Amino acid sequence: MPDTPQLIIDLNAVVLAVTDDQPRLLTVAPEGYPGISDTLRALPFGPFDPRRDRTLERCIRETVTRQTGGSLGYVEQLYTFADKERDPREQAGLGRILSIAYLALVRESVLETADDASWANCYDYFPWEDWRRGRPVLIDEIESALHDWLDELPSADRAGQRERIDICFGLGNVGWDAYKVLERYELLYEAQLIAEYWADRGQSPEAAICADLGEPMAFDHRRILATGLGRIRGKLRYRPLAFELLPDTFTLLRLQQVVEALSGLQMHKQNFRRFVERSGLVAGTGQRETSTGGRPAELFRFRRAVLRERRAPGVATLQSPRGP
Amino acid sequence: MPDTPQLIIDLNAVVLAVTDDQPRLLTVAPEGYPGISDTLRALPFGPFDPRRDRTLERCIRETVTRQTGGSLGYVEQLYTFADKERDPREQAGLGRILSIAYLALVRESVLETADDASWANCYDYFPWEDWRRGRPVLIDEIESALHDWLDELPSADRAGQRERIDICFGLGNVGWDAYKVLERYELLYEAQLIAEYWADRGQSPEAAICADLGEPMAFDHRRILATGLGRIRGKLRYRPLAFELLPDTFTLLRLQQVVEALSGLQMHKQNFRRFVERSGLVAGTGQRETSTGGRPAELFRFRRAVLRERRAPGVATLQSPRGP
DNA sequence: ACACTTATACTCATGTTGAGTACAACTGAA
DNA sequence: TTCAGTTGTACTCAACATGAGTATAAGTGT
Repeated sequence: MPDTPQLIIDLNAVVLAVTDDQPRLLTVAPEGYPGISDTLRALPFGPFDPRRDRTLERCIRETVTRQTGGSLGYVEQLYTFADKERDPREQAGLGRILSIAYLALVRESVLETADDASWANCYDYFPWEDWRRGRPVLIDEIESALHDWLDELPSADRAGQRERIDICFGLGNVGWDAYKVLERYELLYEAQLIAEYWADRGQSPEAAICADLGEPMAFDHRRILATGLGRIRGKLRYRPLAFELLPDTFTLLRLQQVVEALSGLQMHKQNFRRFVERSGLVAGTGQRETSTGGRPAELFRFRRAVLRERRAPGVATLQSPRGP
Repeated sequence: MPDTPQLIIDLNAVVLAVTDDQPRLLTVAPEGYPGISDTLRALPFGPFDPRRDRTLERCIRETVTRQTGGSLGYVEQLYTFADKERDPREQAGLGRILSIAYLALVRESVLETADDASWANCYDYFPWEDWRRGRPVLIDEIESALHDWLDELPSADRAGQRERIDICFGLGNVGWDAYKVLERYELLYEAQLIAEYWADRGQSPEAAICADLGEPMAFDHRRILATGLGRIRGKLRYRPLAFELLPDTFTLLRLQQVVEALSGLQMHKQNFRRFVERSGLVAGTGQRETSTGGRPAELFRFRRAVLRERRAPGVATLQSPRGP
């Protein structure tokens, strides 16, 4: 008689799109898991079967297609999570669960979904991450809640954790760093301000404390989403990934909206145009988009043939001249 | 009677250090694997046991300590490899192998090893990656070998693959991009120029073709090393990881040598100093190192308290001013 | 014709980067 | 002890990138 499986390999994906000016996340309803409220949404997920699936990437593509009806464009591996008791399903006796997460980008033109799948706004899960209309007031509430937490700590830890708070949320003389999404989520989780913290312990959240810190997700999927959002924000700095989210031709405003939606930052329109045009990543088509509400905008196309990617500035560019 | 295991979770680590001005890799001798020549070196590796190991990171730390006697400093997850028939051990009937690779950095002061472990020069495995003394002549040989391969391809593929060659190796009007280590290895592998290509197929390499394209490693560990070297080169651009490889105090030349060793690029000494000093990452100690062979150099210390990390330049910095 | 909207071009101060010159402070050999 | 050689450190300068604007173009609807 076979054992119950000791180890389950679970694949899931942070599937992102941008519609209008909002970042969208593909979610499904996790059905039939004990202890998981059925109002929660989850990332598309499914098992990896070593006998059936030749590669992880093909498995995640098929899993998402099966669960949501849509198919993925750009796909990259995100992270492998395996900490014990990380996934609430482990407590339900399902054995150890190792989750391999992927990040996927989908063009806005392919947004049909099936069954229980639906598109949510990313910032429903991380309301403090959207700085496009300036610093969210929510940050002030977070700061004060975190300082309350600080006061409960042993005084030896306080200075370090205080600095961590400042770095994560851009307080004091520290600037906001958009890509620290995971660090912020983990800090809020440790500070017991995230609903999942209480759910993971089988308790109901202290409503007074978790003011409005985003919708919870099933399992540890909000943590995985934070990893994914951080990753795309980081990569956007040096790789032209925004084009994976746009149709064949687009105006520069659409391109800017995609970058803004994902980075959560507002950009200077004229300088964005200068940056994009000088990068050589786009070529004008001569056609115009007339439904802008003002002067018609030129339609551009992504130039896949760009050989010289922008060399990332920074320490790597401090080269010596060649020669003996 | 239990099945033979269907799936093995295998952890391994790219463990890097820098001694003098050379990047070093921790390697072990893989013993008792059928079909693996015992002259080949491997990355430190070992199984992940879901019943025993609470986290992946702890498992890899213990595995490396057990195999090599040394202990790791900075550790980050690199990638999870699971393609079918990727690992030659699968053909030996060991079942499906899923490998989770880590990247680790070790200070030069902790370089003792035990048993069969030893430190190798990274560039023994990738001789074309070291551009510190200018463009390696080997690149010309690689170019011509790749063009021979190109001529064998169906003509429909040639233009695309030719462009890929140019981008990977910085030919034509394309610049050398240090961090594309994996892309270069995979191109050489596909072009049948890498010894592992032949070993994976049970054949002996065509000696005439694989001129001197680095030492082979056991399993697919050279591919994993390529992933790791690419990762550290990429991260060095925007994170102060070099300090993880240095003792408490160091001269700016030592710091520069660490960055150069890993990036494979030579840097301009005066500008490197300016960059580092302005970044605020280091503080002078007032002490001097006298054994430099010339003027004594000041010893610096890494300032862990740097709040404001350098904001990575690029598209993410094109922000709008705040306000309505 | 007009106010309003969005697109696009251009300017300007400031900062960053590549490349170099100049000089300082040690060593060892003549 | 002088001097060539070596390495460390300070400073300069042109070219380019970036943040923040102003100005103008070309549509919309009333």
